[in-house]
Amino acid sequence: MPAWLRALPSGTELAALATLATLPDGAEVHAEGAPARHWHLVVAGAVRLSRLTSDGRRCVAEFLLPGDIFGIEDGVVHAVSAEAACASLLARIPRRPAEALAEADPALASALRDLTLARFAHGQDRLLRLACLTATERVASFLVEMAERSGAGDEIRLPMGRGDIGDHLGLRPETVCRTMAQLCRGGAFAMPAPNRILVRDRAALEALALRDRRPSAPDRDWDRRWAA
Amino acid sequence: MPAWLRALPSGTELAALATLATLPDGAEVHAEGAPARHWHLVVAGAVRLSRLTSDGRRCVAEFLLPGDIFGIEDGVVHAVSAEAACASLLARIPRRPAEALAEADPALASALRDLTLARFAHGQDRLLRLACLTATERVASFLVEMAERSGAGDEIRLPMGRGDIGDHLGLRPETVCRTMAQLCRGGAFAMPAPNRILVRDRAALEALALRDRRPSAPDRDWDRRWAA
DNA sequence: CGCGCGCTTGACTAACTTCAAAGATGGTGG
DNA sequence: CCACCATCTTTGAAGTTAGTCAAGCGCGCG
Repeated sequence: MPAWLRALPSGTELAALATLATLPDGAEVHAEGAPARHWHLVVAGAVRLSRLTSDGRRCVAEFLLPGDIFGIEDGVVHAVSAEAACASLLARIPRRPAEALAEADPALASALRDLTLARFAHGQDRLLRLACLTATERVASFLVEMAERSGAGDEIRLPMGRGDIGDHLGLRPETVCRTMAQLCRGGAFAMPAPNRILVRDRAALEALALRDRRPSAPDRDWDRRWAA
Repeated sequence: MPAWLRALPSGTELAALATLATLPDGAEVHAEGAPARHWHLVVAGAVRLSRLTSDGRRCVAEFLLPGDIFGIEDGVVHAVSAEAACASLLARIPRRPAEALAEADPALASALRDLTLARFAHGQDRLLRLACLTATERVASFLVEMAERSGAGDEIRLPMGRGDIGDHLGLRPETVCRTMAQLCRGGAFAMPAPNRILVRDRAALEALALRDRRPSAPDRDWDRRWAA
């Protein structure tokens, strides 16, 4: 059984269904609106999920990194298009047998539900980022997110281009460049190559990437407002 | 059975669980991070779901209008806070019995799943709006959305304040004001009161509110890239 | 009737975009 | 193996958009 499916319950059975493919940079995995006949799993590289406006502006909803599954839809078609953000290796799992497997295995079904839940919460974070944060804060929060997801200590790899990052953060590629150069000059990190970041001052980066506050006080007055 | 639950399967049984409450403008329904013990349904008025950054900036993720259900969580706590955007009437449905009902009634379970799906798709639309659109386009697309949701012909009611709309669109209240005044002057609509819009030129409004393109061409080359 | 709050408008400022051009980088073919 | 070319990144300068600050208006509530 391949390493990249070990994390999932029923990984062995899923692996038996999967086929592999190498995609060149920019290759399309599926278009927006295309029939959703397969799940996909990133084995190596990176995939971007995006949508376009009618006049060609692009919004990258999400980046998928090795270990991430995408293309699991409740509907009949894919809601977003998916392309390789760099040369990548993907596993394709046919939808029907995979769904049958999930129905038979409650643990797998539960894992997939958790995955959807996490993706939804992640979507809320991106909404907050786009609605509230400045360019510097968006870039910093993106880098913190990438650092957490790649989990490689103080090194962050950026498998996608500046344009992709810009479309993800609602900024121009030039603004992404300038902002990163500025953070770099400020000592937050070093940048030996455009796609390699060495974090020097994680605290400074996290301070810029203002996370939301999570008030946890129980709402004591709440019940008084309701009739029995 | 109240009219506002007739649309749902098992509405009668749900209605038996519900209690009603009148909330004044600004009242909190539940806080972010509070235990998710109830579902809620908007009977009249409007509710906003929002999150805060650590320094107090706010992002309104969603507005709920009469007939909308919210507070259905997979997790143990609410992911966002909910407040009345104006004086409102809500129905509160305790979570456990409601979930038991959903388990017993596949039609209800399916309806709730569709609701979650629709909400997710809606989230993608908001992402595109924040990442790609100008202030004018954001306001126009918000008005088109409200027109579709309230479904009252050419009249749109805006039960929320300019600040709420701004926090929803990633704009300042002043910018919302100015943009609406400008659209009004341009003849797109009339505004007899700040919270009443009479659409005059729906085509112009929809043209500004650039929806995404939905390519539907099947991906014929796709299978050639995969090994058997 | 007066007060307060939210809406509206104006003038100015800051932030981001746009346009333009100069380095890097990596892949291809000679 | 190296040189060339296309592409992406980076930087600079000017332009636009939306934000900030401030004041006036209007409505609803007390």
